[in-house]
Amino acid sequence: MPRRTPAEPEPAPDAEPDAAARIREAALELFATRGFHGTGIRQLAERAGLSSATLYHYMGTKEDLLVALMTGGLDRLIALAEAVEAEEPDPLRRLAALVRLHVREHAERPRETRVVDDQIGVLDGAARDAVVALRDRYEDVWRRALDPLVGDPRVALADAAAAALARRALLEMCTGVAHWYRADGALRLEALGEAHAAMALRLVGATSPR
Amino acid sequence: MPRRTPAEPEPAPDAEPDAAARIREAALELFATRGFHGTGIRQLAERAGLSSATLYHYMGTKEDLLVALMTGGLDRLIALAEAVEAEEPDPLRRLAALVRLHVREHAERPRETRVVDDQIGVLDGAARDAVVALRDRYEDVWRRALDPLVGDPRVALADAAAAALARRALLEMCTGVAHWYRADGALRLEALGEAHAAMALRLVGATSPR
DNA sequence: TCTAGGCTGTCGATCGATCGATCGACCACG
DNA sequence: CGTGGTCGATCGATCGATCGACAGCCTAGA
Repeated sequence: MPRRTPAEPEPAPDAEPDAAARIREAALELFATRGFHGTGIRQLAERAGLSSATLYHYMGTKEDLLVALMTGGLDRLIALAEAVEAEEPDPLRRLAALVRLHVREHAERPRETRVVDDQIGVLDGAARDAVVALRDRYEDVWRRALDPLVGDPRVALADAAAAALARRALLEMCTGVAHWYRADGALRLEALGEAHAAMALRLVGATSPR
Repeated sequence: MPRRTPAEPEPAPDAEPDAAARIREAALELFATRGFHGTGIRQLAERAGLSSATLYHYMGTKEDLLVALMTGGLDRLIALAEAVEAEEPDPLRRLAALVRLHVREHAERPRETRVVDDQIGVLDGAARDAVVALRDRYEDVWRRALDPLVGDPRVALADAAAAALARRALLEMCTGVAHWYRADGALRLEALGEAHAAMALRLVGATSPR
């Protein structure tokens, strides 16, 4: 039986997760695979081990639950990206670090990222605006890495349009990792990130490997 | 007023499209924006200018309609890709041509490609198998362009794993065009394809522009 | 220490709305 | 007078969401 420090406020790592966490887990799994509209309240409840009525003790509407998952995922991504930005002043090296980060997150947490990337269309009004604003804030970090590279002799980005094109291409290419990467495959996670960083640098025309 | 050749069998370009075409158009628009489960039969009927009952005179089930859209889109893509393959023997030039083709199709027909790319998850059983088989057949064309490039001194693809990684990266990057490209933007379609071909060649490490 | 009262969490039952799909009737046209 | 196309009405099922009931537990006051 596991010993627990009396002063330990966090739950034991092997403890049964509480209802809120189970709901989150179920929604992540089902929204990512079946989609928001393809997932029913009762299906969600069964997966979480609760009745559909109990679900509503923890969440607002089904849409509120989706928005919470999306904002949570994007908040995490933004925090990580802004941390990279803060500690890597050189735009080219920062770009490579952002690629590694984006690839790692999409490979390790495909459900979170797929919900964010694929289910924005089901939102509208203020909820959609809020999520889109977060996504824009994340992409702004990429902009602040790519835009200063325009005219940099180390790369081949002729103008702002080329930088915008490269930004979209890189984001889509790295986001796509969530569509096909399987953790049980032969490719290790770190190698995946390095390979994508190398492809990204070549894509923007970087000559030296460094 | 446009003159029409009397022997012309195709419908006049400005004629009212028939019901089947209107259904197809409505389904394309709604499935691409709202998703399959987010689109109701009545919504579909209203968009097509019909009653929901009349819909069933033309289609089988709602799922049959989706499968028809998907197979139609994939058949077109496969035919175009195999035509490129037939007339371009050099793998590197063929890869560039495939990139141009994929980008053009995703920019010009974002609804078709988005339905194919995003809605596979709602299918299961035989229908899913059939669509996945078509998608695999399309990607096989890409495999047959990239795999022979392994070890080719013109590019930097060390082994089969690198080729597979590049294939996925390129497909995702070019597919993503359907997510953001707008025909009314400043970027012309041909320039878009050329830019992506250039990025693709750099991504695989091609040195010469030719 | 005992107990009354109020939270917290859970559920079965059920609400009105909408879902995908079907039916028989009707209409225009050949 | 049959056939292809269209529709209103309606089917049973399922949808998202709500309700009242109640069990367990914590705490305050006797």
